[in-house]
Amino acid sequence: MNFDEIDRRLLAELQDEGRITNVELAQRVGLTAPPCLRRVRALEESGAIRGYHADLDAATLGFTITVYAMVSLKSQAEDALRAFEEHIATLPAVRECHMLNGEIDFILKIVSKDLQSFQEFLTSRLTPAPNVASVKTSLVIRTSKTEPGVPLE
Amino acid sequence: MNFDEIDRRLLAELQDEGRITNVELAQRVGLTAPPCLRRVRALEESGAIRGYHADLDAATLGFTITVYAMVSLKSQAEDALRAFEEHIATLPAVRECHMLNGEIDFILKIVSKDLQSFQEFLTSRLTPAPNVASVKTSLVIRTSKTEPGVPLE
DNA sequence: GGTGAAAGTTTTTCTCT
DNA sequence: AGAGAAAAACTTTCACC
Repeated sequence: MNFDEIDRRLLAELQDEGRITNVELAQRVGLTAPPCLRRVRALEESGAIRGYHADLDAATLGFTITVYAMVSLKSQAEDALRAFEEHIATLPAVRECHMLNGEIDFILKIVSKDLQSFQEFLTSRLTPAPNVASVKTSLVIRTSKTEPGVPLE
Repeated sequence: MNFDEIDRRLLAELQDEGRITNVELAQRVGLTAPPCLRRVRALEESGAIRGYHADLDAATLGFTITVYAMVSLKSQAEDALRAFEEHIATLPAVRECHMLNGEIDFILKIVSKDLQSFQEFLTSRLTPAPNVASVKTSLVIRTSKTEPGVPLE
């Protein structure tokens, strides 16, 4: 997998505007449609492009609560870490799960309709997860920046 | 803005597969193409759909480091908060900036090519940001879950 | 708000350089 | 690898229910 300058620009454009047409994309990078499409397909097959997603406005859809949860486990054995991740995988409210270095083992991004349903989720789904030692939650007051993925510009 | 069951399914499909064709989308929700397209346009205009983005694989593109930074400011006055956010807005390495309740004021998601460039970024761009009292960073070891946006399923 | 058909683009394939 | 032309598919509009 070897990316040249054109590939980088294709990725930057697609990250910014995922539904751009192939002809418009080709124009922007100075190609014609066919080679442009071939490059994009190659980027998809190589795994550089994992997929495309609509970016939805959570608040408009009634999801008013975003919370970051810092979770520490009782054991950091690989089995315990995996068991926790597998439990998390079953919870739609958890949108992201990252394992961290240091004292905190995981950071989770949780999206919920309201504070009440979040608190119910916290006590009935997250705190009882396998091996959990402690969960510290911080409510997102406002988000000033959310850029997709990778700083290509 | 009033969403019915079909709108919800359209949003779920587009969140999952942002480049699905309109005819395929229409089939999946049990519509024909024209009303399906009209609904999607309405969802876009209403702001429920903010945009579409390619989901890129950071590692494949050479961005091997993801870090969460917990930032506390010296002042929580609105002016100070804004000044910090405006500084952050100029930094491409910072992909997300969320204001939190509690002792930590902001959580940032930072993406970098390697540890060295991250550390340079930290000392030259983030620690000197306006009003910063403390920055605690945690390196992401691995990510087991990243679902886009909102738990619609 | 939904349908069916028609017009205009776009995607995709093919062939050539 | 990229370009031009042609075929297939999709998007978009229109008239109608």
